[in-house]
Amino acid sequence: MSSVEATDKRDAILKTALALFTERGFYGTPTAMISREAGVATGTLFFYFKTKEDLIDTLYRQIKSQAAAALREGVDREPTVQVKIRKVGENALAWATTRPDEFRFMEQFAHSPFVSTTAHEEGMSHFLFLEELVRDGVREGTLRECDTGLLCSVLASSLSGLTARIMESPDPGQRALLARQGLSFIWNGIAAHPDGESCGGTHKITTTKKRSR
Amino acid sequence: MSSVEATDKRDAILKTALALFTERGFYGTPTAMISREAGVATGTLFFYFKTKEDLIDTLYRQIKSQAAAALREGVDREPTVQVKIRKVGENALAWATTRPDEFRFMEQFAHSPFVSTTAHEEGMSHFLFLEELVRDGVREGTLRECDTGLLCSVLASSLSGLTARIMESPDPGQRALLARQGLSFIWNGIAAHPDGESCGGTHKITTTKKRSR
DNA sequence: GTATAAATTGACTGGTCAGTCAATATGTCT
DNA sequence: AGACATATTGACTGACCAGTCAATTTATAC
Repeated sequence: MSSVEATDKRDAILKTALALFTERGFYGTPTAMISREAGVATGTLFFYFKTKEDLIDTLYRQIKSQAAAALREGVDREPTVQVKIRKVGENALAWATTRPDEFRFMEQFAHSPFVSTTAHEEGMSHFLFLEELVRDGVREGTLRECDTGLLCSVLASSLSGLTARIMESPDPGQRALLARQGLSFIWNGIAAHPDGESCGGTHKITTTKKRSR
Repeated sequence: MSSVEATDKRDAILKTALALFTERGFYGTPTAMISREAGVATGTLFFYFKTKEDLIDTLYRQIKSQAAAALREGVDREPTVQVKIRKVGENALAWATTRPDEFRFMEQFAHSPFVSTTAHEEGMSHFLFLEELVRDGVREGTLRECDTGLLCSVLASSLSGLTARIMESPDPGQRALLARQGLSFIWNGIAAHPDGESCGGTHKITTTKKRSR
């Protein structure tokens, strides 16, 4: 009853499902195929997961929370916002390159209607620390004064684009170079610039601090 | 014989499929539902599209090419690389906010295994002009010296993240503000910076920014 | 008009697959 | 040992759905 980690069958199912889903999509992967490939009976899958959707949701939640933990790793120890953020970036890259299946899974299903809304929301909640970090940066003037949500969105999407690009190249040296360039892109984008300006001509930042919704 | 626009039934099917797919996913949308909703018989759908996958592919191709055309709109007329790129950004934002369904469709299925590889590749080909634009920018020194593919990837993903964030806010004023800030983020990321550095090399950001206050 | 092709219909089918269930196994406590 | 809970099995089923097809309508040609 102690329960922790129960059966490894459950884990086998999750692991197999992850591989098959990324490769063939939810639709293209019958539950029977998952159980067969995982070396268990059909019934076993439905013993651990009430429905197929339950399996998908569980997988999504698990990966999302693991990813968040990975991004956060060691960040608190860093001294400044700038270094913290760079650390997050490096963590993200490391996570994605180490666990390509998980990364592709997220990439594919981040906007999928297969995944329940609640799972999506819960997934987001793990990344709140990032939002806070950004808010700190803006407050202390390291980051450019602008909508926090915007910074986060763009930060996240740039990171994922960067990662995707990096994974195209097999050579580790090349990868390191791209990583450096990409992170520098991102930093230049979010960092406060002394001369103000930027691209948008006038650029009035009279931030109406309206928190919508 | 003039032919243009053949049947509007075909268009109705495509339009309905678009709406249903974005809302319920490929899996969750039976062909029967599409045809019913579009006001045609099941057979008609399969008259115009050999299979369901064919329908999906066609839709994907169509939207992707429309999007590319929209992004390109008026760019050639602009004088400098900087303005051209800003124009592309504005076009992208305008396209996405005008056609939310199409945007969400792309967002959802850009990495989907449902879409055939050839369709994915063909889709990419429409965006070659962007790559060229970036290459020009790098050559003439406006953009930072680094891997073109990287610049493109990150440019594209930032834009899509920015767009997603913008669409969350209903207020046009707020949207405009976010757009300005977001585009400025991107420009700062890709632009060459006078103080050299850019991205390669050592990259010590020893900006000991003592916060004065 | 008649002939021929293109478009449209919807009842039907064959296969697939999520999920069930009764049987069986494995463990655990007394 | 028996009693009880928890796992595990895989044959089975009922629903669903992509795709067919013979029949019918509409357009075009001669």
